[in-house]
Amino acid sequence: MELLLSEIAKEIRLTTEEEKAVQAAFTHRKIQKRHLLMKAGETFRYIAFVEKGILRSYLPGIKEEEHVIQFAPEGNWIPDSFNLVEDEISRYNIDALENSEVWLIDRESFQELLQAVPRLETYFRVVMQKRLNALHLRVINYLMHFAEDKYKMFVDVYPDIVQRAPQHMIASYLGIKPETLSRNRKKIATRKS
Amino acid sequence: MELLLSEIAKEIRLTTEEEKAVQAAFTHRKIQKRHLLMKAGETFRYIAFVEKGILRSYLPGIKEEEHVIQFAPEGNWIPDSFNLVEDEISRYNIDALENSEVWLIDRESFQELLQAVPRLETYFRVVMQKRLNALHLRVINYLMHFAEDKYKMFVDVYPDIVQRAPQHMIASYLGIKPETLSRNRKKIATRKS
DNA sequence: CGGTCTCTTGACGGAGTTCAAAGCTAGTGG
DNA sequence: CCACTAGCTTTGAACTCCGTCAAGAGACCG
Repeated sequence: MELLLSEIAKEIRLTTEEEKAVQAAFTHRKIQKRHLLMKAGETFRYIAFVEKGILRSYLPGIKEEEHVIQFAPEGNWIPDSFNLVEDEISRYNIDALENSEVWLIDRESFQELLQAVPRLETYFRVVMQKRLNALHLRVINYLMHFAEDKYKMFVDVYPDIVQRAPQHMIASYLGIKPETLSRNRKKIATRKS
Repeated sequence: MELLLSEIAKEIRLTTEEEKAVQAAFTHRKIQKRHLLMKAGETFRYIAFVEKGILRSYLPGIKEEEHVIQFAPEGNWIPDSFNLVEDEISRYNIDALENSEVWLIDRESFQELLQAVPRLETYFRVVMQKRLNALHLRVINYLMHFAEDKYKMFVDVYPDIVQRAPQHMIASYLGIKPETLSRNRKKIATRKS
């Protein structure tokens, strides 16, 4: 819980009472590497704060072609759409890339918590603002013409994820094929020496 | 102001007092077709609610290649990153595709308004949540392989914008060339008959 | 009716995809 | 502790859609 509370503390100051309310609203969960936290089509909907490890959301895709939507290392929320209202059912799968720990909250608890601690609205608004910026960055990334540039920008912005996620997932995230990414990485490497 | 207030009313109920505070925080502005509301590099930063018409934000781009980031018809906020905090200077240009009217608010007024009417946090959180969903949809669009599919998805989601924005801007938004869009539209049309 | 902006059409070249197979690497179980 | 397997990455060759360059046809506005 430490990480979540410290993240909140960056935006707003909570009383110990309020901190307790926050703690009570979430449930802890460990997820083993490669295991699912959430499955597309499920009706039970919640959002997760990643306390340890790294998760990822993706669209299952028809003919076995997954589309990676988000990587969420420690300190991030997933799914970052915070979509607890619009759809009853999840559109994404969410699984863990490493053994991870998360704090879960479902829709009802989320609404109740916001009622109990209204100043959390500010925290969530700021979090969403940051995510909107991150997504804008991603859109700009897609508007780049060459796959090589897309990858280089990704490395710049998320050097940590490059280390922790397999290449074919990064390729999927960037909208290119694993083979193409492999070839471009080679090009970049040979050019440097 | 009617549209803005009715949009807010969808999420939270304001007293007439509070409505007055909202009205006082915004300034009205008309923008002629093709005129700029905001210029990349400017230091004065605000967000706009589109009351009438349609605006668009875009990255000027080095060699005269604009990248369209957002279309904002009536009822929408622009820029949708709500980026009043992170950067002091704007990264985008914003102009009008039709003669339009907007409500402007700058950073200070925005913070003050949220202090004065804290329940607006809820409204903005919900608005951002919706934008996050919309951006996710856009990301999925980029992950599609064929330009034709990207365009078809765009038409499905934003049939109104297809009518109101010139084709080369839609092409830019989709990350494809105007020529390619033109050819694909032709393909789609001939296939239907 | 001229000028500018926008859309269309053609030909060529190239980056990325597809299909296929071989090399690696890490995790499992004997 | 090694052997084996499954998943991941690399490499090659053929193909294709998109981008580029260029020119012409519309459409809109003063």
